[in-house]
Amino acid sequence: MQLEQTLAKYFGYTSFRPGQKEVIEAVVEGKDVIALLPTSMGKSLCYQLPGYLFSKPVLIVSPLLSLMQDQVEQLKRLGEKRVVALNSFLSAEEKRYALHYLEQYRFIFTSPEMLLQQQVQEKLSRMELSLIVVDEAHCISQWGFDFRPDYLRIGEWFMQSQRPPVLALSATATDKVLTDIRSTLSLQAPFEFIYDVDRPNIHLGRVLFEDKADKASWILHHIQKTAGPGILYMSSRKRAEQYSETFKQAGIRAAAYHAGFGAEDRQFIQQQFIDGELDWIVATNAFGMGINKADIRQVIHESLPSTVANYMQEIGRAGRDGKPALAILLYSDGDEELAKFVTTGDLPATIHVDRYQELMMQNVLPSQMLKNGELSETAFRVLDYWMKEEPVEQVKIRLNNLALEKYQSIYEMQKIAQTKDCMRRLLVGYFGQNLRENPENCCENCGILYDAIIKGRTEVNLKIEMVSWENRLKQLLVGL
DNA sequence: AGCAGTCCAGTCGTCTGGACTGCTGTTCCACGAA
Repeated sequence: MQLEQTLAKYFGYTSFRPGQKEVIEAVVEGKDVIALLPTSMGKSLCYQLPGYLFSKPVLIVSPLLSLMQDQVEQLKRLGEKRVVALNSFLSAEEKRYALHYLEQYRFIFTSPEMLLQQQVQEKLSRMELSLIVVDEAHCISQWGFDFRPDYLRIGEWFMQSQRPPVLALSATATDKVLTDIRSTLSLQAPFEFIYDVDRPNIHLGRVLFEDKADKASWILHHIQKTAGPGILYMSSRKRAEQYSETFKQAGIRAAAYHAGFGAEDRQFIQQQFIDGELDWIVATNAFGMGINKADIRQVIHESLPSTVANYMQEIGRAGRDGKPALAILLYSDGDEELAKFVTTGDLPATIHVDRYQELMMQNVLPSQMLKNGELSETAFRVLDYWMKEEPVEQVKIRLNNLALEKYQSIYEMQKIAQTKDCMRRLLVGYFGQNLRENPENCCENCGILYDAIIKGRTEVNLKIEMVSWENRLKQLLVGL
């Protein structure tokens, strides 16, 4: 009964959600664990509760600064003071202080990059941890190989013999992602809790187009006609802004979101969307991780996602309240070309490998390439990582294979877009699972009535305006 | 790869079409310039 008591004492709940107890028990027993739970299932409790049973700190590796801040604030609201986010938001002085007293915190959040810094490593090697958590662990696979190589290097650190148990958390993972997680983190016979990936309340629509212009007019018509809140995913920042502008002119409460905006703007837009002041976010794949909005009714993909895993993550943001939601994939022949360009365009090329080698021979720092603008910061970081890991010829093969894997992933996504069979069955199959039954309005090929799932725009908007007016009035009265 | 926008020649149309150009995602951290 100890777990239930701790749950009630620190979190105020009387019972666990599906999966939480099994995962927590395994963590408490000291096993390595992989837990795949849908976001609404309370993943963070899986390390927060054990944090109160252990006497030593829990270290959480998190992919985004905003995610760390959210978790820290959430814990502080629950009354926890011994929590810190060790990241670049800290001044030099604050960082020195946090490092000095690190063993006194109960929860330590950090990024892979910060984790690998020498001073952080030195401190951690001198202290004991009760648990290491890798939050959003699919990032290892999604980002480690060609974007944030430090995600692969956290594995080197995990190989030390005297390490505490590791808990890898994610919402979804394909077989490949699971394999990458196991091997990168050197997990020892992990206990794996894998929840059904299928989300029967998300109905899978798809519309095929002959022509790009048809697609654009379909989108505008659809968004004018149906109710949000919704996310429209695009694969270009510029086009996201153009669409958002068109929507606004048509009287739709929309905003664009991509990594080109500053952190403050992004935070503001995200908050407006969560508060119901915006109906549509027109975004690149920058939008999504850590968004806690339960009532998203639609997720539309204007362009082809680059992997099935990404598609699943993105549509999974809809309908977290369990009510019907619609995911619509828009596809026209040739959409895969843009996806190919976007995913492989920034990979270092063979000439960069040779150039790196040449500079090394001349005793010139390879970072000279970056200063000369010969390749992007991302491409250089990836090249630099692999050149230090493997012989030159191997790096060339590696980079070539990375591009081929990207093409393969896009092809798999394309198959979902083009299939004449059940989209859900195919989708769930990529995650190594079998679909038990097809829900009503399952997918485009099984038959789907859009009107039965989403409401028209006007009926919902009137209601939202009433509610937001009531809220404003309440705020005013409370303010007095 | 492929689309959208711009430029310019041809020839005298306020236009047409071909050539050309630019653009195409995701994060963290640190350092240096202003």
